[in-house]
Amino acid sequence: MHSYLSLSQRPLPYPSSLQTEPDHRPPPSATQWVDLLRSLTQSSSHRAAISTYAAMLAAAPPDNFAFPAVLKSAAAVRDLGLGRQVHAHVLKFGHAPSVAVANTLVDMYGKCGDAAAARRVFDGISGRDDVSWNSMIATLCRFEEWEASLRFLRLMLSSRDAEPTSFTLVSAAHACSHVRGGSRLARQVHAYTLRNGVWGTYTNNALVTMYARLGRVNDAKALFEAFDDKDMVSWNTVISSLSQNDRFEEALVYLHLMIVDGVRPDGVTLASVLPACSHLERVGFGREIHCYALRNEGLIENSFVGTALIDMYCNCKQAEKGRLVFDGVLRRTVAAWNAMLAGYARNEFDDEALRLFVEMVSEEFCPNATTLSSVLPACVRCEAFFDQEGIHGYIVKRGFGSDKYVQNALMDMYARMGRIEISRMIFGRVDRRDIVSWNTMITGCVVCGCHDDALNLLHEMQRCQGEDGSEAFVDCEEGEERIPLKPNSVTLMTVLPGCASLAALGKGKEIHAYAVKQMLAMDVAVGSALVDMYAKCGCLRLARIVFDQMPVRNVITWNVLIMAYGMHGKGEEALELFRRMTTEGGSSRNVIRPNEVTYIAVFAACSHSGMVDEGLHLFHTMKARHGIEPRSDHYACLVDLLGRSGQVKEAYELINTMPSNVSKVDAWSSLLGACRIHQSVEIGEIAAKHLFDLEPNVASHYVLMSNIYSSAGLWDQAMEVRKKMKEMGVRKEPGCSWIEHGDEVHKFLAGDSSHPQSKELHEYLETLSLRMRKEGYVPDTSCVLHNVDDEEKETMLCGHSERLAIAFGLLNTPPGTTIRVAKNLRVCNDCHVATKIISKIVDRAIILRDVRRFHHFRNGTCSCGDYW
DNA sequence: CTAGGGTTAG
Repeated sequence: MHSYLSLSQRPLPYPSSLQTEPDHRPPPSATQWVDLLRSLTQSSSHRAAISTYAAMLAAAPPDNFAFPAVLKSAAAVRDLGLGRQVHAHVLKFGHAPSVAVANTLVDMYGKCGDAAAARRVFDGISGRDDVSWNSMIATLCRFEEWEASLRFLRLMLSSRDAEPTSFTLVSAAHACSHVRGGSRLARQVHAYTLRNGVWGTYTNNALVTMYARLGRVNDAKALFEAFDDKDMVSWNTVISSLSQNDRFEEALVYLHLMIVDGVRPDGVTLASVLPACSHLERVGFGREIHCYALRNEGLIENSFVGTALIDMYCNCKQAEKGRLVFDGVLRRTVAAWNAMLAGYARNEFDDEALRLFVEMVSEEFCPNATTLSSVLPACVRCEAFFDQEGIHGYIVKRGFGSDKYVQNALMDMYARMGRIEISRMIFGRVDRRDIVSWNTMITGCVVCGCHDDALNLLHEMQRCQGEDGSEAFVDCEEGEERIPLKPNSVTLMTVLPGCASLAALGKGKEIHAYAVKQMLAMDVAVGSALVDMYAKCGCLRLARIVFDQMPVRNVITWNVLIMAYGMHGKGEEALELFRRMTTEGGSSRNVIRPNEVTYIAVFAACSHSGMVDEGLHLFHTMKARHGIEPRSDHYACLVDLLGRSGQVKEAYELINTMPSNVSKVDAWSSLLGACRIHQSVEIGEIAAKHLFDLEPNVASHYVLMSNIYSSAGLWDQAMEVRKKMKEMGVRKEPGCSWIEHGDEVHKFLAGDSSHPQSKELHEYLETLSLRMRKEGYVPDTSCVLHNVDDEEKETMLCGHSERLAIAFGLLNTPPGTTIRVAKNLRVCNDCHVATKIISKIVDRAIILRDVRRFHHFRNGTCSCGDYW
């Protein structure tokens, strides 16, 4: 008795598939039975083959010729029960031990998901041949046991049972693209095929895929090009290699070459090339592929094609089209559901996403890690859904807690909830952090306003280059193993807003240099972020230089620059850019259509420069010219524009004309700010009344109203508002200013004395104060809330965070250096006057950025000309 | 009797 024929299970019940009615035509002889069976298996009529086997079983005992065929069919339909039955028959009826039968058993068990059984049968084979080894090695690959598969490959070589064949090489190529040190093994495998002439389309295609998986796209391409017998699979291989390595343009080029070569794309081709259309947002091209799929037999029924189409439409902002495809998909797979869910979530159709998720679960589709990481962002944004920790529990319970995608989604979720500590904890547990793990964590910090943490992470990320598994597979030169993890364009786009926010010009310049060196500066998104960073660090000139040098610009790029000019008080220039954008669109000669944000930028620019008429004109024409319906933030800008220019009453009237479906909160808030500037107590009271009602928890409303009262000398009312604020348990955000010095950003809170130089700073401000008075400075104490004596008020003003930051800059930089300070709130009137005088006394340019705009102080004047 | 190419996510 040969051990491979032993079956470790007790006799199994007859599987249902063997109970089918036998064919009634009389099949006379045993050989005819076998012929019929084999022909059915060969023509992929597996169900029929299985019925035939059942019928045959009733007529005569099966033999070694019948087993391979029925086992192949069992494997094809993944029927493990049937496979085990046949194994039992092999034991019962098999005459002489046949290696071929055993090999087929190994293969069947592998395909039916019982790796242990496959291994048991393999171990029992005496006189193993090449097919035995190949089947076992392929089985291990199927179970993603890459190391084990390579171990068996070595065993095969040393056993001298058989020489590796092209089959062996295919598995070897597969395995070595998934292990550490794969590049070296890959070269060995490649060399082996050349040396031993183990060649053919199968091997070659496998090698192309192997190189692509290792990120060595150029090697993959070269191998493809050098191969003479390209068939459809070869073309599909190279196209998917490019697509999967983010070389989308090239993937489209190769599709074209394939067609020129006379090879007709099949479902696999489409499924490989559609992601390229999706990422490049080439919806026109994607639609052509959709038509091709509809016109050609069988393509649209392919679930891979359907899924890729759903994704393509959704990624091109056409979620409704995606839904139409989804609804037409005949056999919905989990991937199709996921694509639709992710598509909704990406377009922020959160309700639809959640509804679809519920539908998916109720139709008994089992959500996987992809599903959950797609739904999570929708849950976070969706107000109806607030039990986020509950979701986390659900995820852990279902065993998806260690999936990288899920972990990223969770990190993002907690960051958006303000629970950055939890994001950090999850980040700490991520197994092999890749670039996206890092990017997600960095984004989380930026979302939470922890900008310095984001920059620190950027450093940390580069420090752990080459460490353990935190390496990325990238295309590298011959002889190189792998290039370590390094920031990509997403990292830069994430971290640049952090620099912008911190006004960390030095760090921003460093990142700019890195971007240029890594060829990432050409990227529209990176370029736009650089323009924004320079503008927000006060360097409008550099922002403009970067803008002018960008090869491609989009709406966002233009919006950023218009916003930049507006913030720097250059309204005329901003409007000129707006005109240029809509008429010539820069170097591409394509006119760029303004969007909602463009108009926000334009109105803000008008507001900071007092260009009321221009702003009003653009407001009244935006619908007709560009089809943009004014939103609540547009109204808020307009109210700000009118109010700031002193037309408080007109601003109030504008609010009254707003359509009822547009939220008025922001508009009231703008109006209240205008009342603060122009001391309109009555209208201020109206605005405040609405705001206290609509947003009782926002501190700035109370503070503004209180300040309006105190500057009008209405101390009692001011105290009243303050009391009300206290009762509501609302706390004012503390004033905070910061300044970059060397590698650090120094922060100062109002009245704060925790800075190491605090004592020096206060002393310096005092001596400065004496000189300021000689220049005619009179403290304006109206913005000080407390009803205290004047001397104390003045001390409090000196404790304003921007003064501390400016003093720090003056004390720590050489004469003549420009001081750049940023602040989280608006600059108060007194600080504005004071800074002007300081700039004159110390003869320094001081650039002060507040929440809204820049103030360039020089020689006793401000760029805003007191219009602020 | 064993083999190559595909969809979804951050």
